Amino acid sequence: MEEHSAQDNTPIFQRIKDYLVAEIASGRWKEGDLVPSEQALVRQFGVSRMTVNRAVRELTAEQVLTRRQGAGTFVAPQKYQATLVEIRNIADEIRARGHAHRSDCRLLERAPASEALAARFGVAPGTPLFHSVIVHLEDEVPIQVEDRWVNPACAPSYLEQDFSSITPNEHLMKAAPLSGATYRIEALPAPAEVAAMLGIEAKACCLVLKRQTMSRGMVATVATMWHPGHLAQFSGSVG
Amino acid sequence: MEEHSAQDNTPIFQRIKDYLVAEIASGRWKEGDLVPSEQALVRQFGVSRMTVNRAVRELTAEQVLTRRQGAGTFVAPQKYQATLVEIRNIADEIRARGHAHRSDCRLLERAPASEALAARFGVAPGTPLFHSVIVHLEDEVPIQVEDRWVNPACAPSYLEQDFSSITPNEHLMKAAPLSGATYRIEALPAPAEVAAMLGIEAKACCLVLKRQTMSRGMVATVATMWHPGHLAQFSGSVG
DNA sequence: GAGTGGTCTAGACCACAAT
DNA sequence: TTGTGGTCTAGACCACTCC
Repeated sequence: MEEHSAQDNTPIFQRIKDYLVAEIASGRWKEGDLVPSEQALVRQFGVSRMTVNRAVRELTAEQVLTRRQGAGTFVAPQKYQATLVEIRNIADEIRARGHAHRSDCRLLERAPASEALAARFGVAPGTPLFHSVIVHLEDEVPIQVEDRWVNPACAPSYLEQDFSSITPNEHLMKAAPLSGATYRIEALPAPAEVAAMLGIEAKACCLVLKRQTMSRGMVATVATMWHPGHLAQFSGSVG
Repeated sequence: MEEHSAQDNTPIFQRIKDYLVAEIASGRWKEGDLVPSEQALVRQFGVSRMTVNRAVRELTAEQVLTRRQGAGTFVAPQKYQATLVEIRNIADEIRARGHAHRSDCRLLERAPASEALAARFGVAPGTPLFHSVIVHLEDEVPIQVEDRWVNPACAPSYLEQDFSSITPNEHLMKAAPLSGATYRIEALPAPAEVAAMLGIEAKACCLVLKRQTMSRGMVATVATMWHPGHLAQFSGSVG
């Protein structure tokens, strides 16, 4: 039986995590340093090993520490100087800003796969695909042109949707469980048709997001989203 | 004592995780469904509760399940349709592609903070800051112009570094423990000076990453990184 | 009150690394 | 051989939710 030093009800494992993180943040323990063993922490905190183990295991999952069986626990190498920028779906983002979102569906058709698209979908050229072009408006200002190709096998009723009341994203998430996606962000001059829909000059700078999603082992959709460079931005933070 | 069904040495908690994930992936358990309780899983697998608890707790941390004390465990709502794009530091990225990275330091100076910079750093206008402009080349092709302002309090020896052998990122990570960062990605036309350094036309589309990092409660650096739109891209994946 | 999750204990056996 | 981490047990007490 243990007297958990009462009055502070943060769990013990959390207090141990806090302690370890504080030692690292303060600079007392540096990258690569050996951290006290589980046994040592058991003695230091007067708790059972399972409790210490949970604290250390979670910090390992969080990449704060690394462990080598038989060797010990170490301060993890400097956090990979990589950062994650969050990309949300356009309707959510606009609503999160407290603005009105409206979709304007400019094209919704069945069309044969070009050579390039066929390769990306893994089908024969000429295979029918679904294709939509939708302009998203924020408070009636065009903010995104979404040019999307969809694999009919993944969303057979895609052409019957009313894309003024539901976004393709929302429909696809219901129709086809998403199993993965790849993204690419580029800066490109706007082609004439896109420029017209966005109400900007042709060749104006656009922030372009290209996304390919997978479902049940197939490529479900390939989408290109064009944003006016002076309006759009992707942002994020860490820490 | 327990007979762990021998010959398969994947840990029990992992097998339970696999089982739970499989039930969800197959569609048998849908979003919001109640998942068997820990007690039920204890009986089903014939293991101790701690083992089941670890499996379920980890899946909760991974946002596959959600738990409510007293109520039960549920299949988590559809993964937020937001995605994370990874941004790595330029030198790492170039080397990861197997190419040669070289830095060309065009400017390294002490300069007074403009009104706008002073506000971002939280200092008085005119306060001296460090300023560097570096061109990063991939196999001798300019691929990034890095325009960086640094808080002297965070990296007092910044001006003495040799930025042809170390990147500002690397120096700063050693000098000032990073406690957070904010990012913004934009598409902008290249100003004349940037265009000249990148070897592209003025006003050509650029992919721009603006980053502000924090250290010890202060703004450590404000950086703007310009990439030729036709060469650069940020990419990532999920799933 | 019965059932749920949240946490913790005091042992245990094992694989692995250092010596 | 000793110490490390990796896993597991069979209990326990608590706070909470639902009925």
